[in-house]
Amino acid sequence: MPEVQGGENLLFLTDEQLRQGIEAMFFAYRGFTADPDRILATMAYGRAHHRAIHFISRSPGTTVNNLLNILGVTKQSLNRVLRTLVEDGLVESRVGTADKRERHLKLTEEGEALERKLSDAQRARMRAAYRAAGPEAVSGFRQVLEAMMDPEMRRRYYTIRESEV
Amino acid sequence: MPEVQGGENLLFLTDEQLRQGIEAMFFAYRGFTADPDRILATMAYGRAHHRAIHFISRSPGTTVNNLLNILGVTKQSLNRVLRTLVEDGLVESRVGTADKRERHLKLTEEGEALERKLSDAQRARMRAAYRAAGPEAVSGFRQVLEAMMDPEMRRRYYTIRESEV
DNA sequence: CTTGGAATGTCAACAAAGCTGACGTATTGT
DNA sequence: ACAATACGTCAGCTTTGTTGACATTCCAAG
Repeated sequence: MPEVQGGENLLFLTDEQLRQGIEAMFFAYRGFTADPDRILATMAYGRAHHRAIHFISRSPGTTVNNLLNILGVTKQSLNRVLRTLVEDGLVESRVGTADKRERHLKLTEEGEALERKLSDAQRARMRAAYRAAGPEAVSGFRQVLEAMMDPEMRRRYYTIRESEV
Repeated sequence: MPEVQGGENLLFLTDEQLRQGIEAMFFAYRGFTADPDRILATMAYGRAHHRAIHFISRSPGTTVNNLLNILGVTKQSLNRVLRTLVEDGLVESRVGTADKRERHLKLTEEGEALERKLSDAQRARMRAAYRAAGPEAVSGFRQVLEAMMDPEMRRRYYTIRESEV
């Protein structure tokens, strides 16, 4: 664990340092979403569709409720997005077998194609940033991001990761 | 604590690693905005107001055009936000002396009070994350974020930083 | 077997915050 | 004199979020 005390640490957590971190998050998030946004703008979709597609791709067969918890929006808001995706044949909603109230969501071929297109763009930027910063920086990047999450979200984040092995 | 594999560059940039980075950004940004959002929800303001207040506080006397470039929105969108802030007495818009076409923006006492309230909350979270992750992680965090920005935004980011010394 | 609650979907209405396009007014610079 | 710049504003549209109300379907407990 990091030495919290030391001469350099007097400067370390100044408001100015924190403010720079805040602005870095703001500008970086803009870059982070810029490429998918450009692609989405050419069709009738937005960032909300991207998020839904991403997490369905990540956990095929996930339920609507699970998705709601991950995305943190209302079911009405998600439903509007999901409906268009289902109508457009990008997402398949299948009634659950064990619990028929649940709908299990997965991407169709077409949906996976779009997912690939979007995440290729986003991964390319992430890859470039990782390469430019180097492995150690990436480790730090991840540590700070994880520490910044709400506890519930951190739990979900780890849960998704574990289920992916 | 997740080992983000250090030496092995074969595993280092797998799509899975990148995907985890993408999701970390998503969840972390939610945490990043959560506290100010909660405060703003109690009044008639939103995230857009927060951003305007932040950057006006950061660069008192800045012009509308400058703010537009930083925020990356249309003047109509910014104007709507700015108008309410001026009407509510949080922001002062003063005609430029050198160039009378320009409006120079700064926070009033009341505006600064709100800015402090919002940024205190956001800084507290950032400080906690920084402390939990440690100085080296913070350095990496910043490096990756800077590498992720669009070049124009990176330039602005540095510009703001320099002007603040 | 009935009934309460959970999971899902849907309708309606609304708000925040972005966008385009068009237009007007000062002001500045050429 | 004239074009360009900075700003504001009106009007209308889109995306994505919100509440609230209500129906349906189904599981599970009494």
